[in-house]
Amino acid sequence: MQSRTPAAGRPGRPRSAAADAAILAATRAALVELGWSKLTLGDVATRAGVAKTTLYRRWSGKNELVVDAVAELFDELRLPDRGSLAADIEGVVLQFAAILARPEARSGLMAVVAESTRDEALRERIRESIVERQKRLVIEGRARAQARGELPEEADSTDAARTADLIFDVVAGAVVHRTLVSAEPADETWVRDFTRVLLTGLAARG
Amino acid sequence: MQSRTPAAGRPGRPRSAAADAAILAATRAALVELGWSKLTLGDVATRAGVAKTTLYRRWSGKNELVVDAVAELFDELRLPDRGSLAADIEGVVLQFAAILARPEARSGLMAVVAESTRDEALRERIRESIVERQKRLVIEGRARAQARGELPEEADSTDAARTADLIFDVVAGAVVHRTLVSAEPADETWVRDFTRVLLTGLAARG
Amino acid sequence: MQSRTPAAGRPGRPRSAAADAAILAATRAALVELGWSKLTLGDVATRAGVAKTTLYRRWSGKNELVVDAVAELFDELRLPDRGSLAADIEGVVLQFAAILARPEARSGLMAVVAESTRDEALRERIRESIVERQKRLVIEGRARAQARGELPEEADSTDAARTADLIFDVVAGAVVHRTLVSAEPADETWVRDFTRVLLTGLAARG
Amino acid sequence: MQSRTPAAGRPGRPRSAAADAAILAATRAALVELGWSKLTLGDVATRAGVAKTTLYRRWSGKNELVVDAVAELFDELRLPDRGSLAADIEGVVLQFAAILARPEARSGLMAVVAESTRDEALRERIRESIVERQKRLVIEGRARAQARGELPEEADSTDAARTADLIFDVVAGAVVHRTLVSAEPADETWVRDFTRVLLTGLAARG
DNA sequence: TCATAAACGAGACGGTACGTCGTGTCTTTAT
DNA sequence: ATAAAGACACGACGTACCGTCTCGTTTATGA
Repeated sequence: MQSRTPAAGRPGRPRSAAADAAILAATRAALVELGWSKLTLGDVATRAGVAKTTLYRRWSGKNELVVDAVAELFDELRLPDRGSLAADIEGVVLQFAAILARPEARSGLMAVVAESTRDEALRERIRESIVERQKRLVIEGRARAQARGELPEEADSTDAARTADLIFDVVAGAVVHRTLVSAEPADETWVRDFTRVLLTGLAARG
Repeated sequence: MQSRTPAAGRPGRPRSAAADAAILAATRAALVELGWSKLTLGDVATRAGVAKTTLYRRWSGKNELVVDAVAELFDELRLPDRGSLAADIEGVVLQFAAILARPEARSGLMAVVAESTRDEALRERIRESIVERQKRLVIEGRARAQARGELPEEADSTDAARTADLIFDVVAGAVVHRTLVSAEPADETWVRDFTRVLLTGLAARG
Repeated sequence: MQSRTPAAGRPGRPRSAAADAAILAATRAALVELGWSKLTLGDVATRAGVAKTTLYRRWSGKNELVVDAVAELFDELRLPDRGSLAADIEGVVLQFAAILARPEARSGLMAVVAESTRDEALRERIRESIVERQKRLVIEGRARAQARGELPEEADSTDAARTADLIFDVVAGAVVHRTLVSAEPADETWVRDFTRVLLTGLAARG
Repeated sequence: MQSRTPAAGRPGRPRSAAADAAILAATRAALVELGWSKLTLGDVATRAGVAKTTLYRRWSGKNELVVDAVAELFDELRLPDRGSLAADIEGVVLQFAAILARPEARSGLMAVVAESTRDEALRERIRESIVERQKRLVIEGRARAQARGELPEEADSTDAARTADLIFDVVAGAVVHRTLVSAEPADETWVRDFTRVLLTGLAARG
């Protein structure tokens, strides 16, 4: 996950592959128990059965570590095939809401976004590891809907990208705001409501 | 802004009113320069020309202080009268985006939201001081649109509230995600695009 | 013991006088148990029931702290009145040897002398706190011997000082070398032997 | 110098003989530049162009390494033949003072003596490598003086040994104290002064 | 006018975490 | 088997903030 290539035929003892996994798992466990602000790298290292230096050799700080630990959570997202575009979207949004309901995601995600407002490299890391990585769902969903004939083919690819970005901002933003700021559950009722507004609005746009 | 009533005819030296303003201003200045995570209360006190004890007598910690310092920023929001619902919304969204472009808001807002995921009292303070306080804009906007005949009167008030909440989550969420996560400007083009989708979707909903 | 004057009508909370004594006592206890090289300032602070910052506020590091802790040990030295110069000297040398037999002195003294070879300020601190402070014994002893008529009055004061320095280097050096390097006890037999050589040599010098 | 015998007809790659010398030289260089307390074994290994493991294979730690590095310095001492006992002693003492004026000796010697107060094996190593090894100078000096008729033959060999020890403690102790603690040069004037006192005292003793 | 009492500045205090460094061991590839 | 390289567990370093405390001082009220 971190940029460093894990060595080739280099001299010296190679980095432990197990340590990486243990550290990320320990980070998520600490997020659940303590939340972002009380999470300490010393504690994470202890939980992972690893020395602090080992942790610092791989990650430059708390923010980078948490981004990687949280990013893995979103890889669980799958685009379900529920037969219609609306149903597919609802399915993904519900999965997304379910992840945001987990404390390791709640605690960590907003914190690193907050930090990223003053750290360009961190913002880029978030974009790569989380945002762009999951934008695939929008792309896949549109392709499937076009195959079904629910959506027309895109004429202009620039325009298609702009629309994908808009959708992503609206969906991710609304769900995050609903669950973290308004602190209301993004349950089936709300998701159906939201999806209808979104799809109708988009349909008229084309 | 903080809960404690500042005394009435009590004996002893009264609390300095100037200190409050100085502290909040110093907090915003520190947010601009340092960001949330590097902001320290000792530094804020120094900037405000105040002892640390004075600060702690009024606020219980960093989070509460930052919520109050940031909340004041959003009180600048005004619902402009641009002649149509769409134009009014665009106006408010642009103002909102402008505030989110300011570093004292960017740094502070997401951080306290992140902290609030593990602190019920803090979440409530955010809701009161920021979210509910600005929801007035949605209410006013709808009332004005109904007066113009652009929207029908609401039959069910529960339903009206639910719609207001949905709108707020979508608008606030989308703008925040666009500016902070995607790190793209919420400029006039994007706002027009977004508003059209939102309004069309909502119209069909009624 | 440390240079800083303990405040005088200054603002702010005054430094705890008890902390100083507790820290020095804890330092000696740690020297006994652990020796100089395994002594850590964190451990000393814990033993003294004090925060590390409190310790660092008063002493700049391990060396300065140990000098002060050890210096107090030598203040116990008293010039006994045993009736003759030789007997007086034997008495002081035996006391000196007894102090050097205590582990808190053995561990600490040589270590700070070693460090002082690369730290001018530390060397000066040792001279002030230990060496010059105990040179009083030589001065007193000579005065008493002159009063008894055992030694003539000094004509040249520069010469007197040079002799005092020589005596001090020979006495302190020989006892230290005997106890720490040769690791043999400086017992009554050895002390009597040594004193006889020293006094005879000095007598012939006059 | 170190206890381990460097292999005979054993299988495998033989130990590099050059490495030993390089390590000891690097140790002395590091003592000059950094002093004992800032000297690190990693740095010594790097200076010697050797891996840390190679160093640890030969010495068990910093103290042992420094003892060996410093011990070599004292092997330069030679008993000069200046015609009289007093002149011979003065010559040796001046040489000894010259070695103690070199930073690699100053830094290292007292430090290992300090450490030896809590490490019996280290004390023994110092005695063997440095103290007993140089006591030859006292023995040789006495023999030469006896040959010249300046000193009588010793009747009791136990007594002779005791006297040699006393001389060694007084000489080594006084010079070390003069140069390291009093931080005054052991120059010709001082050495002549000191030697006269010592010899007169010893003469009367017989 | 003068005592009372709270707020104030200053800064020391006991803690906790930081990120770095040194130690001595271990694991790899190369000789 | 030894060598160079470097990762590893461990533990101390000295610093920075935290939130609390104890001072001397200031500024109001009400007796």
